[in-house]
Amino acid sequence: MPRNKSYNTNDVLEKAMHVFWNNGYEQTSVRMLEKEMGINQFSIYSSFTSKHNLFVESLKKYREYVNKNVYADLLKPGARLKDLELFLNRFTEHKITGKKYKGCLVVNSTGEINPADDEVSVELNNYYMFNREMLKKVLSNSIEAGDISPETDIDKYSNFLLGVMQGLSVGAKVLPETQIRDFIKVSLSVFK
Amino acid sequence: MPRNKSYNTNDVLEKAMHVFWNNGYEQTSVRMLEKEMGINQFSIYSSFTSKHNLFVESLKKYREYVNKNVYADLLKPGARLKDLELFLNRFTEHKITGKKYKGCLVVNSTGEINPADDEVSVELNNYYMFNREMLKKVLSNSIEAGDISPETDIDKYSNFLLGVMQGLSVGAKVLPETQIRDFIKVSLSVFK
DNA sequence: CTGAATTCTAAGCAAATGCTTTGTTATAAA
DNA sequence: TTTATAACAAAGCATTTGCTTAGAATTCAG
Repeated sequence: MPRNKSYNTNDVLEKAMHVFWNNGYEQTSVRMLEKEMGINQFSIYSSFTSKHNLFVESLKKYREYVNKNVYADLLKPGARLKDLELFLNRFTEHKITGKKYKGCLVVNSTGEINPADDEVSVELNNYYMFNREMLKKVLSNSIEAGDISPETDIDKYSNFLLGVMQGLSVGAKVLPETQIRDFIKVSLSVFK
Repeated sequence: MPRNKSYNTNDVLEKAMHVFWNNGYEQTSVRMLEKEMGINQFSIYSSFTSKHNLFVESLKKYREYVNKNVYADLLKPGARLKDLELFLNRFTEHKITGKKYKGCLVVNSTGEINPADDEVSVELNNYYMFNREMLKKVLSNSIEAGDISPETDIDKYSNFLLGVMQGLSVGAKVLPETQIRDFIKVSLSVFK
């Protein structure tokens, strides 16, 4: 008998994610969310309980979003080192297009959020673990394809690459293109 | 004829810096600053104009602070690669002592602050530039000492190391010790 | 001691914050 | 058509925000 929702929960969640991505958690007010999600505060709270919970859900959504729109090539079944190189170099793309790189929502949040916030911390960790698994797959594919030595310690080097990606997420926001390119070049040279 | 200040501007600024470091910019309220700095809002505003300006001053103070308390060994005249290794491994210290690593104020702020905030952005850049110069010095010292090849491209490798430090500042907040150690090990292996 | 200068305390300001309540409107099973 | 149900819009809530003002307290040259 109830009235129907006039919005799709998944759609408005994705919109919320973008607001958090653009402004950070604290800088994002419920009024801003209201505006961008296109629904009013009552609906936000009845669907997502609290601003904090909406943020946690946004982090989950972010993982889904980047897997589809950013990591797609790297998640393809046979992705190898050359795909990783292409991917890393995309961290410099905005320098050419002139757009400002807003960084990775998860890395930004790692900087902003109180480490005692367990709900958020878990989600940040999930994201990094997922990235690490992706990198491990790329490395094992690269071994299989003969790109790198079969003796390569996949665990060790995936941890290295995860660190490189975290560094890039910070660096790409503030450093000039040449410095980022150097960072990528030297990082990948460990496989030669 | 005027009344004397009952506080030292430099002292209270350092206290403010720690509040920002512990809580981030947005999470820090003027009431918290009032409490920790030990002076009231009137004095804060008459000495530092605004919360935003106090933050910018805190970033400058932070550079001074870490040079003295964190980078000291790396800034010593003859600092070499082995000093850098010791320094990087300190990113894992808190994992042993059990304390939570609160990260680097500048890296945290790079994640939190709106990139359009020019005053802050300039200060973040100053910090990274200074770090880069420090790393260049370490590399040239290492060449001189015969630790690494005299053909080492100092610019290129200092950019790499800066990226590594940015990655560590993020990673050390959330990743387990082994992963951080792997990141450091592989990073330094580029010099072998 | 006097008095101009500058500090201090503490109260106060409008605006913004996260969240809730109220009353109306749409829905679809009975 | 009726009616229980849930979604809606909009106003309202207490609290907190960054910042200011008003008045008392302290200083030291004259």
